[in-house]
Amino acid sequence: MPAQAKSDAKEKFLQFLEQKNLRLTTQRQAIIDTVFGTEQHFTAEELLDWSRRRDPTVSRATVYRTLPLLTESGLVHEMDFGKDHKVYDPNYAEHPHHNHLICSDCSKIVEFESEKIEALESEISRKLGFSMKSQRLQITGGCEELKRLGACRNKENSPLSAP
Amino acid sequence: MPAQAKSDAKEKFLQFLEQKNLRLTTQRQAIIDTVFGTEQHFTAEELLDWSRRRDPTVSRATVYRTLPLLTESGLVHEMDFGKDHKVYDPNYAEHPHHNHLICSDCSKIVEFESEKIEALESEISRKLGFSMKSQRLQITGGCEELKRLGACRNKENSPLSAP
DNA sequence: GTGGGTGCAAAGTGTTTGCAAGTGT
DNA sequence: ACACTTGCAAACACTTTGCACCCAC
Repeated sequence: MPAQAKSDAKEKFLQFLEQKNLRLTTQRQAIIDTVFGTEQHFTAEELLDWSRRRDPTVSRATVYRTLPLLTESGLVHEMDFGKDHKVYDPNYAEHPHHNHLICSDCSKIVEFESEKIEALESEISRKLGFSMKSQRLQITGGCEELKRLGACRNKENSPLSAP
Repeated sequence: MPAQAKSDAKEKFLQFLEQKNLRLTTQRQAIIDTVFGTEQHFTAEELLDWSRRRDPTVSRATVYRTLPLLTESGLVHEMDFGKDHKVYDPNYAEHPHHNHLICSDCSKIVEFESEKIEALESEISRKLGFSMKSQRLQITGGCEELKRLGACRNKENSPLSAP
């Protein structure tokens, strides 16, 4: 749990804001502190909930207006698992090439990196005439708990443990 | 262009319908003929357009009600490229493990398969306690045309060439 | 002081669904 | 005939946006 890396990320985002002449409002403070204070993946709605605990005046609109800034800065990664909502990943700055394993039962997400896979991806891209810019790899499967118990406990995957 | 495989897929889908006691209406005919008559990826809206050329009575609701049947049958693959709409891939039956290369400029999609990558995916899943069920790999990059000309011609990627 | 920022609620967008009428088997 | 199907339009879920007021710099 590299707390240092997290505060670095926050620092970088503050610089990003400054460089774009954007202001650090109290609402953005709350949102930023929330984002860079967790390692969990989150949805827009969850970010709203959590941010409101720090500052109840944060509105849904502001969350939705801040999210693009976060992704644009390159510090947060937007993901789409085919569900109805997007999921955001605050660990992007530290591991910009990571992939995801998702449990088909409880939606648990595990991150991993693989240089071997990345090398193959790059090679294949080249062969097909593409210059690779980015990649997304998601593997769906049964997690260890599902195999062992036949079902996952926190099936409804509600990240109530707010940061 | 394995026309044989395509009509096989259509045949399989008809069996799928029968086995589930679902009827072959004229609207479904038009939709099915469209889906199994192209190798292009398509959106729900495009499928509606194309199907209506075969049978103008096809409604949006019917397309949206048929799409889940197609994916459930395993013959069509639903994909989510993070855009606002889902994309459907009718080549799934023939190449169930294929991945996608997408041009960041013109959205051109190229399919590819790699046993090596798949083996690595399976190995990593196992190491992390998962039993792999499925995977999605999307690589984004610049296509050959973009590199050569600096821009892609059919940038707006409108598949007007209806099947 | 002023230009960016905010909350609210209305508008958008892609997809789903209730209902009454229609149709394949 | 009887279920399954359909078209229509209203409903949905998530996200975006217009507007008038507000506040960080």
